[in-house]
Amino acid sequence: MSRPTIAGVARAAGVSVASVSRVLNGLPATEEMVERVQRAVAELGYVPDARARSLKVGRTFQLTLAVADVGNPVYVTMMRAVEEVVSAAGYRLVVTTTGPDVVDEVALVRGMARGYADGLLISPLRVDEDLVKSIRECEVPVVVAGNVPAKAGVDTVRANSPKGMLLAVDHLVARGRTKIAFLNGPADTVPGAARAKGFADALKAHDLEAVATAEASDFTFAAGRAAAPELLVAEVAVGLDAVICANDLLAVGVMHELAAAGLRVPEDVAVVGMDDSELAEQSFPPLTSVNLGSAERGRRAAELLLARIEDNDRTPRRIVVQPSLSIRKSTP
Amino acid sequence: MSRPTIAGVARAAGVSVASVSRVLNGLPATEEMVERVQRAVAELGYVPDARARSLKVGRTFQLTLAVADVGNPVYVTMMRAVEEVVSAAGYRLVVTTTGPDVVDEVALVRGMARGYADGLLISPLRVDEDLVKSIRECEVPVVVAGNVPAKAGVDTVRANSPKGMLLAVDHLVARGRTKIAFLNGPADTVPGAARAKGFADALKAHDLEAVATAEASDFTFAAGRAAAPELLVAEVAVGLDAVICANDLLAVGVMHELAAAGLRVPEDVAVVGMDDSELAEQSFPPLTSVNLGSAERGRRAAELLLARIEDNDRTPRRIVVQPSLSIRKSTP
DNA sequence: TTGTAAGCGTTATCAA
DNA sequence: TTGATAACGCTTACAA
Repeated sequence: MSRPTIAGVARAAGVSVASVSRVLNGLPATEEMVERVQRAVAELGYVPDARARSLKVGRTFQLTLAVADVGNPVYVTMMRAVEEVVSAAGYRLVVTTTGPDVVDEVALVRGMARGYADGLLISPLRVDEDLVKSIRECEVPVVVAGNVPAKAGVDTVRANSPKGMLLAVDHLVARGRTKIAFLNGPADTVPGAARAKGFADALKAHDLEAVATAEASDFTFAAGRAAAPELLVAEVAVGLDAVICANDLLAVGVMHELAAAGLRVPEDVAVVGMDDSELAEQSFPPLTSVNLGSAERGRRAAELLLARIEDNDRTPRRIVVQPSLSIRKSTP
Repeated sequence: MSRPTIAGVARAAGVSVASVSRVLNGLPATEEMVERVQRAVAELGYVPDARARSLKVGRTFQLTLAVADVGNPVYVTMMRAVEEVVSAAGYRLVVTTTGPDVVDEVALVRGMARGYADGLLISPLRVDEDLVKSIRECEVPVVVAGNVPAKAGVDTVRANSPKGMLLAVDHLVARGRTKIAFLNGPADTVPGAARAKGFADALKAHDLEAVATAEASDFTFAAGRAAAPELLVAEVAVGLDAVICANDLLAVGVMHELAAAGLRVPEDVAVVGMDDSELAEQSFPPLTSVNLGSAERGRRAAELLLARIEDNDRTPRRIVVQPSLSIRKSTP
């Protein structure tokens, strides 16, 4: 015996399929009709088919969140926030992972035209013409958590990393650290570019020069460790006393290398991360980290997506979330 | 202008919808037919609707992976392994999160009957009659990464935590640590119960008595920190010299509390975690951890799921993956 | 090789 | 209030 359909329920209840559908959707019906249908539904264990339903009504009540790397704790913060908003609105959230390449991101956006979900929330690491084009042409609403040109004509929620960088530098300087190095992720990524510029500006604001900068091949722990030695030469050369990292994973990687080199955090070298993810509290010493508002970005991005699903004609909004600094033990 | 359908393509190409479908699916057609259809497809930017297609063919080519907590790094290991296998087989993987409650897990399994995916991979924290029943009655193939009664009649891939516990205790004893405490997660969970028993048996095998045991309210970092003080009383009382934790997050939580109490890891107290997740390498000191084979479990579970989709009549397999120990710096 | 048409499981329109 | 029926966009017999 195969899965029961609405027709089977109708037959079992001795009513029409239309009536079954009505009862199921809470439309007016007599007491008795409701009763009969519900009994048949329960008896057969009928569950409506979401594909057929969505084919008809044009909605799936699913939303997709695409993240570049499930291993990056910043995404779990964001995911939790998004989940909360969308499930409260009666949508299922499905998460999918794209990897760091823009081509996969484009393929994902294009693929949304297949009707998998009613909306898409992406946070792309790299952005190119193709991606902008695919977003603009996408059949379903897209919201970008990150920075994408205004001509993409899409709602965005982004962080203010320059301001965040300034917070980090202010803090270090206030604690007497001025020989500051910077470990960035790939500079050809959107966050990488923003943070590089932010760092440069923040140092300039304090009339400081970078003691060293390095670029990790990825925003990962392993890449952070691999790139750290480049920074450490500055330690012997000029007495580096602080390093700011483009995210928490990189910062934790650096702290490991610092320890391996016999340097203490924060006594010898202070370390500041960015994202203020769960990892920042879990690391040892707990990591001072720039909170770029990932939870709030997730929440607001989700709200924008829901709003656009309701009304696709609203003019795109570009929200910027302000950063704050979570001071922990990795800085003096 | 709305989204183009196969009928639109057919009209534009001046052929029948059947021919368009055939060309799109690579079925035999003349050179010219292929040419005309492809031109029309490109011109209109046509993308086939996955819902309609799957309604017809009865397959979605999507697989669902449900995890209890996206913040638990053991799931990222598993997710990566699953993703690799299923995408190689031409399926999309979508991840969804259930939370720790069994009712949500049941709702998820029941909901699969709605046709969201061709198969489901779950790793439930808690298992009850309802869940077993829902799995048995599920319309789509289910594979469980974890332990579920054989009567569920489902493929399972589980870890051997007793053996893993023994590995941990063996290691500690070999390094001269015999005053061992245990921090478990909730004992009413499947992994919690297995690890409690494993720990007890492992100690017995060494003629040892537990110096202290505690139960965290969750398998999380915060719960680990909160529960740690219970263990620390044993330190002052009898000179605790090692603690085994039911997962890496708990272990990291304990290490923080140990540090707060002025105890050094591993000199004063050795710590061993379980799962050997990315967090184990990232933590400081790097955590000695029992590798319960999460990557292999993910891989094999995905393979079982694909196999069952091919042939739903095969008899359910119950695979056990053997553990190993990843020795790092948190043990002497 | 190509076209016609029936259906996949729903919902929505229209009469009754 | 209820029932018959036409879509939704696709695939696939079956005919031509």
